[in-house]
Amino acid sequence: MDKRIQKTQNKIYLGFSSLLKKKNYNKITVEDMLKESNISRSTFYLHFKTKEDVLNSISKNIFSHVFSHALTVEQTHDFSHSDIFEYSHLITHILYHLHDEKVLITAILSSESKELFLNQMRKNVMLVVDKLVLDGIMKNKQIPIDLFKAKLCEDFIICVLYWFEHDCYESPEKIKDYYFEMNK
Amino acid sequence: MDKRIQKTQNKIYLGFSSLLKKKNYNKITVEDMLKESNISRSTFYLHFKTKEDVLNSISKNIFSHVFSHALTVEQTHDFSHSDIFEYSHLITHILYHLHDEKVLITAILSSESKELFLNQMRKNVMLVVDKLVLDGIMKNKQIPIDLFKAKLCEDFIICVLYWFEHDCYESPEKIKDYYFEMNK
DNA sequence: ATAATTAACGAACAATATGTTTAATAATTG
DNA sequence: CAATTATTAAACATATTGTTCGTTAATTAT
Repeated sequence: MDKRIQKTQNKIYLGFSSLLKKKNYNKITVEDMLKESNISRSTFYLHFKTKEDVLNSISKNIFSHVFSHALTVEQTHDFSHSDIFEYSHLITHILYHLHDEKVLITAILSSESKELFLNQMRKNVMLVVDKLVLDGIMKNKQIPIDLFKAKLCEDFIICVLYWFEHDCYESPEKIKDYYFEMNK
Repeated sequence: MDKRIQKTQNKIYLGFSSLLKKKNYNKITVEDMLKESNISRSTFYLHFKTKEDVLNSISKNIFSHVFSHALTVEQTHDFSHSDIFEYSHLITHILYHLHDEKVLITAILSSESKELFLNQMRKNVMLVVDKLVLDGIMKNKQIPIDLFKAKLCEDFIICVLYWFEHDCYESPEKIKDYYFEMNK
């Protein structure tokens, strides 16, 4: 792929990230992004349709890293995924990767753009939750399976939000413990 | 209070509600609202600052009804709030009230404006959750109290979302059961 | 009932933001 | 080196926002 494309998209990502730290998401305009990233208007629209498009792209990037790594490692270890300890490692692994992106994620979570980001997270976490339920690690209570999955997913989100709201003070292992504790 | 104010605000609320059913929240403009509600531009800005302001106002209205009723009834019954059955009634009561607003809430939940609405819900649900925890109805597990509260709150939201996504097919009592089942 | 008050109106306005189009320039690929 | 493709700046029409102002209409209070 043409180097220029990567370069421009990076400039836009970086510019947007630093804008998020100074300015409310809703107040950020395409205009702002152009200045911050030092690219021209026409170039921007060559790559993205809207501001939301940029954030979605950033979020997808983050999660594709986080989850692909996590799931790849699991794959290579060729785990059976049949006991809770393996999932425990998987969850911890994901948390470590999220922590690597602490600065960017913190900026996103402090903005109104939160939801767009969290929706991407939900999609990805749901992949893990599906496995958890399939493998019977988490016991389905007397509630519909979809509701149960949504709950398992949201519990994870809640843990992550709590973690980042407290500046990631606690260790990934501790947060993982909280997560499993919620469903004991 | 001047009748005209109530009348105008009602027109705006109603207009906004029916717009939500036809159009994406993000695509709705103040312009649209003026046409839909048959009020003039200057009048709108006399009452609200932004589109978000309108939705927030609507959400607050819904929840002030829902929760004030629910909490008032509890108050008059002079319950001690010390056992789970009373809370069970309280939760059911709230669900019934939410159901009364089914059409409007469904419209809001199907829009991107969801979060503004859910935030209002969180605030109000948190009042109940605080009591639940204080009274020791829900047992704090080995996790920080704030995290536990956030989880109790979100569990309720998840239940409501599930309920409305399924067109409120199940009874409020059933949803209430799901909620308590989640934390057994 | 009438006068005083206050809300709603509509039209016009500047200011800002969006998204597209151009022709010229610069970087990259093969 | 030639061909291709990305970036640029500037200009543009269009849409949206939020404010202002004089007029009209509804309401409240005397």
